[in-house]
Parts: sequence; C-alpha cells; structure tokens
Amino acid sequence: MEQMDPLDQIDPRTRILDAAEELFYGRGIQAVGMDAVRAASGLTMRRVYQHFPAKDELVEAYLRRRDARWRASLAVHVARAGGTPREQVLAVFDWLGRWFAEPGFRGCAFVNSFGELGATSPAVAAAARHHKAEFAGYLAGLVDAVGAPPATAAQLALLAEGAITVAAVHGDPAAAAEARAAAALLLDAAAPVRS
Amino acid sequence: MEQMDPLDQIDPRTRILDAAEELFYGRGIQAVGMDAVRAASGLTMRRVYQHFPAKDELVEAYLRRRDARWRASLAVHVARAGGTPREQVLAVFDWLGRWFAEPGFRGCAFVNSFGELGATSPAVAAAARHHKAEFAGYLAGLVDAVGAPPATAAQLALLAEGAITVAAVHGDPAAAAEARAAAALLLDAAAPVRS
DNA sequence: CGCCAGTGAGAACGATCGTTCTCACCTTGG
DNA sequence: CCAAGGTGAGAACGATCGTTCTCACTGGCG
Repeated sequence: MEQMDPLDQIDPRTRILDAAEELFYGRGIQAVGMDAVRAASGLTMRRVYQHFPAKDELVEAYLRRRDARWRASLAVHVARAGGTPREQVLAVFDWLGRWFAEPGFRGCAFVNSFGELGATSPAVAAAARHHKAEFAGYLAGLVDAVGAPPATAAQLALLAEGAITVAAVHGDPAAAAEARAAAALLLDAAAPVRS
Repeated sequence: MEQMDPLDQIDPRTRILDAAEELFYGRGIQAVGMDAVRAASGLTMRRVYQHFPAKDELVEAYLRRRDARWRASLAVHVARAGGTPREQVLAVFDWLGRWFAEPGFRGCAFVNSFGELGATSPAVAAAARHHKAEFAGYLAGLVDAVGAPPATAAQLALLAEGAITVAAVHGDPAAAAEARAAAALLLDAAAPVRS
C-alpha cells in the first residue's frame, strides 16, 4: 500500500502557480527565488522550467491567474448578494472588507508588482493597468445600473483603491467600511432616490 | 583657473540622497544597485559607504527625507492657497493633481516600497505606516476646521490614496480632479453650508 | 531482453550585487 | 624632507539568483 499524497494528483502547473502566488504575493516578487518556488511546489527545478521557461513568464502567469480569480470572486459575491443595484455596488465594499481581513492580506498584488517591477517590465505594468481597468469597468457597470453617471463610478473606484492601500499599509480592514459609507453618500448625491 | 563644478559645492550626503531618490523612486529599490547610486552621485564607493554603511540605511534615509519633503510641500501649497477651510481641503487634491502631472511620477514612494520590501523589512513597513498616518493626521486637521467629523477625513484620505494609485497605474492625472469632486460632495454631505 | 526518452536530485555556471580591500597618490604637520 | 593618514579609482570577494547541465535511474516499447 504505497503512500498517495493527494497533492500528487494536482496538475503540476497549478502547483507551481499556487506556490508562486503565495510566495510572490506574500514576500514580493524579487524577494522570492525560483528555488523557493520549486521547494514550495514540491517539484524539481527541471519540471518548473518545463512549465515556465523563465521567471518572467511565471510572474506574468501568476498575475493573469490572480486577476481572473480576483475579479471572478468579486463578481460572484456581488451577484449572490442580489438586492437592488445600489446594494450591489455597496456589496463590492463588503467583499473588500472580507478580503482585507484574510490572513496574509498585503494589499493589491498588481499595485505591489507595479511598484516593484512596473518601471522595468512593460508586461507587469500592462498587467496592472489591465487589472485596474477591468475592475473600473465592472464597477462602472454596477454604478450605471443605479442610474448614477460614469463620473460617480470613477469616484467609487478611487475609494476602493484607497481602501485597499490603506488597509494594507495599516493592516486595518476598517478602511472597507469607511469606503462603503463614502460610497453610499456619493451614490445618494449622484442618483438620489426619487420622491 | 581650475574647473569648479558647482556640484562639488553640495554636501556629499545630499548628493547621495538625491541620486538614491531619483533611482529608487524611478526604478524600484531592488532594481537599483549601489554602484548605480555611486555613479549618479558622482562620488566613489568609499565615500558612499562612509555616509551610509549599508544599503538599508540609505533606503531608510531616502524614505525619511522624502516623507518630510512631500508633506512639507503639501502643507506649503495648502497654506499658500489660503481661502476657507473647505477650499484648503480641496487644495490638497489640486496639489495631488500637479504632482501626478510631473514627469517621472510613479505613484507613492511609500506604497511602492511597502509592496516591494514591506514584508521583509520592518523599517520600510514602518516608514510607510508613518507616512500614511502623518498624511491622514494632517488631512484630519484640515477637515476638522471645516466642521466635518473625523469619519469624513478618513474618507477623503481614501480618495487621495486611491487617486495616487490610479494616477500611477494609468499614468493619468485626471484622478486628482475626480477625487476632488468626490471630496467636495463628501464635505457637503458632512458639513452642509448652514442656510 | 535491450534500448532510449524522459525524470529526479542536485550540482554547476555565469551574472549581479552588496560590501570590502588594494594600492598608488596626495596632503599635512613636525 | 618624511612619516602618517586619508582619498580616488576600481578590483576583488562572497553571497545569491536565474538558468542549465550532469548523471544515475526508470519505465515503456520493439
């Protein structure tokens, strides 16, 4: 009866990305060597380089997957929240608050990687721009459903970005609630409940 | 008549910090080697290490000086703007807009360094926290003079942080105007003009 | 069985970086 | 004039990192 580590079942590519995400996000990209990724993934160096021929490609794959998952998780939460369009917009900030409270939360992976590598890696800079643009677009759709103008969506996006930054630097999830309250005020000002 | 480069007049420590600030802020800290700082400062390696015995200390000195200058520049601009307390609060966002439009603007040096080194360097993390706390405190003072509650100050801080991030990632200074408009709405909601 | 393509494990290589050392030179005080 | 200490310029050193190579081994296929 040989041992059957359940991890052995998992696609090696996924294991590498899992290890890379935890390490890159938690410590910063340049602070993590390929050997640390190899060790955390439980694979050999050869295998790691078979799937990602260079660290750059692993970094880009990490950012791509994280972007997709992050936005999908947000969209699922908002959709499940249901309620009025206005409540859906506010649900975005509830979701942020839960994210901020997760152990290991360290801010936006894209802002962090942009600050670290954006000046030297066009791919990383583009990934950050793409992520922020997609988030802003998603938020704009929600805000439009409320009947508020696009300018309000841009303002709510600033609140969300600011909340992420402040929560990260201060390690305090309360920023989400502050941003939510401000968002509610801005929505009221831009799309007042008709009387 | 020997050559007298005016740079020779400047305090070596200042020249090192000037070089370090331009390089660290523009490219990221880990992406800049001590030799690049030496070359940009026009000094010898020996001299650089005489003033900053390790790169860590140069990084911390860079962050300390940038924090002091950044906040002083903001305070001077706001003070010169004069006007009502409300106008002073909004002047913060005007100042941000000018900063965003400067060539080489690449976001908040403290957020960038926090993302890059905050997880491994407690000193860098503390510098970022300190900078953000000082800015929030300054803003709270201005908001208090308007007669709005501290919660409003926290909300305006989120707007400012978000504007910095968005302006950096998208390279678009318009975020300052959006944040300013949102700030005006939040101020109106929290401290309405008495009629 | 015998061959070979592919693997695991880790050493090796070349580049980079932070930091220190060498050494010739200059200054300055006795 | 000479000894002593500091300086400029850059080489040297040790560590780390991204990437590749070695080599013994294995499993499948003719």
